[in-house]
Amino acid sequence: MAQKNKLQFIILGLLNQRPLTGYDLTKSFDNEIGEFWQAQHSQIYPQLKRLEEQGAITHEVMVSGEKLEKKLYHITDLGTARLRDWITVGTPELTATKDEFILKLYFIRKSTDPRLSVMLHEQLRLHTAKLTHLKGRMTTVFGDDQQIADNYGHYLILQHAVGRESYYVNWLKQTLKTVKHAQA
Amino acid sequence: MAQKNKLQFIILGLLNQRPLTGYDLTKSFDNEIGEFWQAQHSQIYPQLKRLEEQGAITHEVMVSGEKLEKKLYHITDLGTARLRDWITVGTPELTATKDEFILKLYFIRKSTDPRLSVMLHEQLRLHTAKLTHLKGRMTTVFGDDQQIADNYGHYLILQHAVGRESYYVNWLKQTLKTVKHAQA
DNA sequence: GCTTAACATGTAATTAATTACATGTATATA
DNA sequence: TATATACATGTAATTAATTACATGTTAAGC
Repeated sequence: MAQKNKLQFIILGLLNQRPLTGYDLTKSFDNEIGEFWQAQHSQIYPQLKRLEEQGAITHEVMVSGEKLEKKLYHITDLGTARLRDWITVGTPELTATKDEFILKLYFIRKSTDPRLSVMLHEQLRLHTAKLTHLKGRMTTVFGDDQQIADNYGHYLILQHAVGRESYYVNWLKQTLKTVKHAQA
Repeated sequence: MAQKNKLQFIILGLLNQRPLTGYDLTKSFDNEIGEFWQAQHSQIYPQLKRLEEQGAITHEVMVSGEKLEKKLYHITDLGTARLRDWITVGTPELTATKDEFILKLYFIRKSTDPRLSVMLHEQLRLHTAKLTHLKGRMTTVFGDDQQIADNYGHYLILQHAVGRESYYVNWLKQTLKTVKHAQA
């Protein structure tokens, strides 16, 4: 998708919290931010180079052990300004959700199609697992109130994600009932 | 995004209902399927060429008026088989929703951040409008029961989309209340 | 008869993103 | 001390998708 390069803002946002290496940034997509966005290191390293060329970040070289060099990136004033602008400017385009299962459903014409029940069951399994995972994240990450106070946005979107998955699971259950009735 | 080329299946799915031109296919993204997926004609025409090379579709040339040639595409047996396989094979990867607003929220640290209320209000306006639009689609497209019976999958996903937006709107309202309380 | 909007089909340039290729270091553990 | 895993950083090839470029026809309204 040729979209508006949101990765740059994620990098700026993460570096705004503390200096990180490219490797650290890559790892952060396995955890927190990874629940909401994905990126690989092959995308991150070139982006870091571009951001540094533009003056939004700088780096200092650290040496671990004998000779392993790592680059610790810092955000600059230009970078913090760009991050602030991105958050402030408004988000008037609703990102269309591209859900492959939903797309497949579009081409199912009859409520008696035997594949329908199979597909719904699979999605129910997947979304139930996802919901369990998200609830687990909620309790581990936001177990105490100080965490919520210090990362309020993160708390909100995790809570939003839990609600969204709950809705999805309930919809699947409800639809399965209706479908089974139609097929009986 | 280098993903699994879902456009080919949308084209096959639409051609499975009736023969269409590239222009017709492009237009269909302004309506029905457009609620759930997007594609431009610059993506559609090359894809049609590839599908024909692969033997999944064929075309016949129609002439409108004096000399305007249009290509009416038909699905082949290979195409219907490919479509059937895609629907049948299972959808084990949950597509991660990339919502820019959600992403921005991640970088809001404090519940007292004055931008929070502004951002939530904007999203409430957008998602309320979206919800109204979807409900309108529901009544116009699925006004009578025969439409539901003949396009059950489409009915399901539209109903799912209405529910999803309802949840989003409610979540925004609820969060706004909480945030205003925190900022007071 | 003129003009505009819709019909109709393509290609080119650019950007975003994934997968694969490529290399080397440090640390923990068996 | 060997070995596996995690740390660390890049590039190349490919695919997907958007935006822009490019051209011509038909039908409706004035």
